[in-house]
Amino acid sequence: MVKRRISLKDIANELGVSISTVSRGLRDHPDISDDMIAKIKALAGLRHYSPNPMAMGLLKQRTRMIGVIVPDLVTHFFSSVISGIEEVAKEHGYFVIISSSYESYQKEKENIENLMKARVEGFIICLSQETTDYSHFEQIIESEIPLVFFDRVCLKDKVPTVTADSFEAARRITCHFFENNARRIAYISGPEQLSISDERKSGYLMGLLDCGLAFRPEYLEKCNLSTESAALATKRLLSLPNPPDAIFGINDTVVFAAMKEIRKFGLKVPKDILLVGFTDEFHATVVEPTLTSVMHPTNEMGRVAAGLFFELTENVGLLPKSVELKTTLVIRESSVRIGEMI
Amino acid sequence: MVKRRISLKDIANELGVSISTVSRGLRDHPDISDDMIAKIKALAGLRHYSPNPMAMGLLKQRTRMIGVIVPDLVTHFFSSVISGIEEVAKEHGYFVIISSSYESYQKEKENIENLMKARVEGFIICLSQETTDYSHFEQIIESEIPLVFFDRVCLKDKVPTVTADSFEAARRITCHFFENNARRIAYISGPEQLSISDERKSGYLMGLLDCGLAFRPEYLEKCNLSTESAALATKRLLSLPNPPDAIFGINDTVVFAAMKEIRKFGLKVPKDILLVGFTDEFHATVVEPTLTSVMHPTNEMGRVAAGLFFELTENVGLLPKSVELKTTLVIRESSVRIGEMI
DNA sequence: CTGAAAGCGCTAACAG
DNA sequence: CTGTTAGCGCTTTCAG
Repeated sequence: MVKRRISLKDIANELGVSISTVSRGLRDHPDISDDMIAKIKALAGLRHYSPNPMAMGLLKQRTRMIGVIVPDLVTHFFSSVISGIEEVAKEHGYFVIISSSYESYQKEKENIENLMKARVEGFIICLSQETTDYSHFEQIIESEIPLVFFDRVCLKDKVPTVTADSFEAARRITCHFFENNARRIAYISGPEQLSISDERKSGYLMGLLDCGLAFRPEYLEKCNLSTESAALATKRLLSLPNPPDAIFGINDTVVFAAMKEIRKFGLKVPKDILLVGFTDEFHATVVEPTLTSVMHPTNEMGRVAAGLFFELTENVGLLPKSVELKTTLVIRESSVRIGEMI
Repeated sequence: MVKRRISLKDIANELGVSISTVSRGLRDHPDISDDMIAKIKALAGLRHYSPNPMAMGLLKQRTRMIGVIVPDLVTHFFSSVISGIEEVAKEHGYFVIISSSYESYQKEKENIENLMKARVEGFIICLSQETTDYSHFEQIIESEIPLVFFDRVCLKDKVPTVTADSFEAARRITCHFFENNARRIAYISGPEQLSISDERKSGYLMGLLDCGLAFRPEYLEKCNLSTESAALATKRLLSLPNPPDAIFGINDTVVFAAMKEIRKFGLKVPKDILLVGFTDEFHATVVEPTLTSVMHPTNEMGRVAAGLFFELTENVGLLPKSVELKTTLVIRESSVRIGEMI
């Protein structure tokens, strides 16, 4: 068992003064004499006193804990956002409790309940791909508990959000394809309830428009973000009578899966098909050919989310603020056609 | 601000009974009459009562929190281990607080201090690559706070550990190379203070011995686990007068970096050089050629670590137990030489 | 069967 | 300048 840690009482007894004197002394209360303060601090240091956070929490009704819920932990994107959140949380003396929804609505709901029971002071959440019902979020809001969404968002009129400029990024990709002489541009999207799915689709459509290309519904594929489902989507695209000559996906994982599938079809990137990813994982530079991808400021996204969170805790009833972060299209081998053609 | 949650007192007042009656009723105390219990539970459910963990914590001196410290968050290996830890923790009604040491000894020490102040009930830790001084761990042990190490370990006589069978895996890789007609086998290791570095090196040496190959010091390279440092190590290997015809690295990240470097040298894997990774990330199947790698039971490693942790909390002063998990060599394209040669 | 009181560690009035 | 008291939410004797 854990040894009982040193308490104010221990110090007070040893010094022959009262608990409140020690409490005050430790916090430089003006009422306490300088040498008393010195004596108290010396002993506290010696005994490695540190205040019991549960006693403080009980008193102040604050846990200094933020609940973070992400669809999964093992994706670079999410771990990197979490790093950003933790950095800012630490600066504010907060701890972060991370839960994974495993892309499940049910788990997301359970996680929220558990974290509420643990009395986290608020939430930073990225929606699971299954989530279409928002009542569990409404409940957080009604309880007046701070809540911030990042990347995949909803209820934007009530909840501050941090997102990437998905629309613009998708538009840019589409145009980039066009400039590299692709004319049959396909997009593998995610579940339609996801905000990012939708925005990237709109950007794709806008890009087609900008380039004077017609939208062909058969080039708009969908998957559930799993490797298998992405592979199937790719297979459907490649099996079309007139298959695409350029594909981009809602994220890098999807595109890596597409890459494998393209290879299985005996096609070459970028010779036969151009390919662009989304979220720019480290591995984009490792695959052959290296993958053009939309670089997300992931750490920044976490930092901003945490920033919004603390704004919320400090200013009750603040109007929800939406921050959109700029992304960069990092052009590598997979999307550049050398020997031109039309 | 967060609304005050419902407390026992609220329920007691509303029911016109005392707090202790409610407390007992909620826990089916035999002294309380059945209809009182029913009434109490009904109201508690209606009001969404849940006990205040800080009050409980203060009373019982338990936080139900485990501090987990990993060298970084964004590596698939660590996120996956963490997932395993969280699963088991949740089963026991515990939360996990994750901190990253960013491979820094200083940060590791600070994290421990902060988590001790937060009164975590114990620690599950993977050492930073810088750590050579173990006094901060000794302090945990002296405070009689449960501690478990995983993957990179130390103080094995005092602390339970979970590791992979690094020695055997490295030996197997070396032999696998030999069977594929490699004779100049190189190993890119990590910092020597890391237990895994050392064990993999020993396995490598044993493998050479098994295959009747002489150890050549110039084929034993070292890096600090960063991409840059791994690239440099590879460059040194490839620049040798008699460069290796097979390389394996302490982890996949290192090997991915090596792969890029090999490509820069205009060499082909596996034609010119065989390559094998360690820890089998998802991306091993995405790179071209696909990467042979040692598959670690990462989730399992987390689960076992958490299991050991709870054994420790439940049995004071248990003898430290070491669990070694089996790995599997997953053979893919990067290590198989088709057209044989000698 | 139920209530009152003490105490976990701490702060903040309120008294001296 | 310092001590006493009450109370944060809960469990646990000890008394009825």
